[in-house]
Amino acid sequence: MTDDTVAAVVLQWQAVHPGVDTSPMEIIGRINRCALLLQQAESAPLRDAGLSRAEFDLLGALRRTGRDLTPGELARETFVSGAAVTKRLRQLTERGLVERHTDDRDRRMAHVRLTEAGREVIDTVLPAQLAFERGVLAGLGADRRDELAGQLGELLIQLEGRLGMHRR
Amino acid sequence: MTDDTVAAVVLQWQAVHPGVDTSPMEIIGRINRCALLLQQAESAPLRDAGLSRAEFDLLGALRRTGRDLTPGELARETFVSGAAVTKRLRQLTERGLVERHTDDRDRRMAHVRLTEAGREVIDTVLPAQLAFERGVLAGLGADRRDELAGQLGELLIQLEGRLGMHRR
DNA sequence: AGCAGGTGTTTTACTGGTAAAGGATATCCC
DNA sequence: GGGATATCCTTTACCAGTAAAACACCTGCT
Repeated sequence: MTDDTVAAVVLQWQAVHPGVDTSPMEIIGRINRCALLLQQAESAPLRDAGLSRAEFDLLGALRRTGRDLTPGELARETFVSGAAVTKRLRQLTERGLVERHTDDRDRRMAHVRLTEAGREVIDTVLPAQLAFERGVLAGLGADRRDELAGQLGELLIQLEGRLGMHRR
Repeated sequence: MTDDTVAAVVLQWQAVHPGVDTSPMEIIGRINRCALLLQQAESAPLRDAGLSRAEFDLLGALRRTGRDLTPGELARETFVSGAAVTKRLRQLTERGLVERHTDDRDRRMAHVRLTEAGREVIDTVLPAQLAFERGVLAGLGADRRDELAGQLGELLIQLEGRLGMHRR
């Protein structure tokens, strides 16, 4: 039974501050560490498509909602600031993966739409990305994965209720 | 039983690409989302101390190992690039929380040490941060938390074995 | 000794995010 | 109608990270 890095860190803290309740680290520390590792690794099939994770998320949001989205909606959908969406859109429009149309009822708004090329890209990359992720998770048994997914769902409901409100 | 945002995204994908195995998202998507929410929220007790999460991690690494560390060791310990450590150290030394001594055997190396003030800061902030995190996790029962911690540990062992190697 | 090559740290150039200010347009209400 | 106000998006200024080059120093070989 090898230990993960977070367990080692917890042991160090216990040696320095015996009796302190370090249990939150065992969840939050591990989540942060997992996210970091995944973020660094996850790029494999995306790199082939020349997409950053951020661009992938944006294209994915357009594809899965199945309709045009405004920059503001994209920001909310991908949990990022509007300014970041503006930057991403510039690159993606330059590459011809999305196009913008200004609303003629309300000319402040833009509608962002996948081009044919953009739709092809996301429809190719998504399955490849999922296959890659399946490989990363293959070390866990199927039942383990289901349990973990369920518990992360519960945690996420808590966090979104508790911390997500002021994100409008 | 309300749904978390990742469940909603999965449903959207199922509507667009029925039959695609989206199960990796239910783990990886949730981990990324949790990490993002925590990262945005976690700052509460740190902000009071005027510390960023990154600075907190660095001070924590020094405190929990109980000895001086070189910049390179700090980089490995906190999982960031050496360049990032250099920047963080500049700020922390300016604020008098750490001090540097060059090794007199090998004058390339520096040894970074917590000052008295630095040790006080981390010893004050760590319990506050843990208390804050306990509050964030309070919505889950104690048994739920233990299960989740255990399963994240298993996942992390997988990921570190699978993705962590090329991190030396 | 002296040079080739390796290691530890910092610097440089760049990327991609944010917050806050700014510009354009719509809406409300007198 | 027309000014106050709100909304949507973009721009600006900045911050923190990275990769790769640069720098400084050590070590081993001849």
